[in-house]
Amino acid sequence: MSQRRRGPSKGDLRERAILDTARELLARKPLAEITIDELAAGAEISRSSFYFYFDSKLAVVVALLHGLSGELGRDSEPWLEGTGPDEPALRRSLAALAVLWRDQGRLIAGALAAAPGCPPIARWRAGLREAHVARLAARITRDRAAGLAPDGPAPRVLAALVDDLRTAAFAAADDPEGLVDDLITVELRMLYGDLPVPHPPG
Amino acid sequence: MSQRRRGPSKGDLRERAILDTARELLARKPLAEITIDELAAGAEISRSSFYFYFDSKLAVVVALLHGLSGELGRDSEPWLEGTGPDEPALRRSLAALAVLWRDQGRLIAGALAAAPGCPPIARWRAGLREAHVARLAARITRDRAAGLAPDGPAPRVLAALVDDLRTAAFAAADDPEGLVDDLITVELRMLYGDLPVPHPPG
DNA sequence: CGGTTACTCGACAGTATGTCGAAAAAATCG
DNA sequence: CGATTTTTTCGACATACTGTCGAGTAACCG
Repeated sequence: MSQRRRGPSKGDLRERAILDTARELLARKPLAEITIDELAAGAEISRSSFYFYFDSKLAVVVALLHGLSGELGRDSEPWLEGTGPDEPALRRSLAALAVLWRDQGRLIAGALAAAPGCPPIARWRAGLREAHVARLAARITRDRAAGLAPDGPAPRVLAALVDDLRTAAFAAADDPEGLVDDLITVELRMLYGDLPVPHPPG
Repeated sequence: MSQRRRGPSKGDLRERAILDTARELLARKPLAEITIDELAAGAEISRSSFYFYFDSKLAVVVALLHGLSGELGRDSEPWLEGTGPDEPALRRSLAALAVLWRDQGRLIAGALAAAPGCPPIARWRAGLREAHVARLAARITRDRAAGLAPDGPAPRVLAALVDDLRTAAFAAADDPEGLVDDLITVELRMLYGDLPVPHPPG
């Protein structure tokens, strides 16, 4: 456990500075190439002082991820709670996700890479995934019952595949936002089969 | 560069022993948790002797991957060179891939995780991906020209999404072979839209 | 057998991580 | 203000892993 307790004070600024430095560095290089020295230097404290605020480099990552959890789910409500091939809702959901990947891609990618071997990160990832999969699976069940979607893989499995596809596609893309249109098409096909393609002509 | 030159001899056994040890360890734990000490111990040489055979831990991984490259592409010819929703061909392709992931999942996953930050591995991954994407994209173009597949994302983009999905799905699955049927359904939908589902009833 | 090549290892140097306890700085209180 | 307690800082240390070097031994080949 970190030794830090409570109360708003100078140390809070340092903690912030460390987090900010981490975000900054992550924008430029992968997590594995960032050392604690650099994080400490960025916050203008000595390396050993760093340990007063965080237990390890991964603890910083976990803190950053925590701040991200909220944003990651938001903007998906209308899509996940809706019914049928509601393309605009799906677009809003994917567009928001794309922005997040554009801005914090290295953080998320670094976290995913470190997940095996770092239980807290693995839990974070599992939690997010489960949240998405559960709701999407429910949506699939709903749609099938209403005759809106064709039969196919078990809802949870199909939902997991959609989740996997999103993560992999965004992680591999250098321009996440440019992928949104195509992801919409593909996800709708995965769920509903062939449908009028939302692609702009040309 | 490694200092080893040529000629079949005792050293060859050691090199093999190192590779075997690596495979063994990878079956039990992730790459990041394997040290050169362990690899050397497994081959019954001192740690410094290890460096006579390989330049680093990742060099061992690269060697293992090299042996894998052949298998990874094979069994996909009929599917990739074919036309239209040829489900049996796709099944053979995916089934072979699933076996590979079952047996060497940790190796592949470890390699993918290490890819950013290890150019040789990144090149290996990029090469495999490109090989698959190029051929699948050509197939998509063919099918669309023949009126067998609906329009949609650019062939290369769609092909890349299929590739991403496979990798992510197999990487996340604890039973890759159990995923084959569902992947078939989903990939066919991605490419062709809704079609008779190859799922066994029940 | 002598000489070249293949192989081995211990000693060393570098880098990163994480711990400890002593001290400085800041907040708190009488 | 001064005393005390809590917060914050840091240098010294211990550890783990990596990679290099040069000297030494074993294997092979004429």
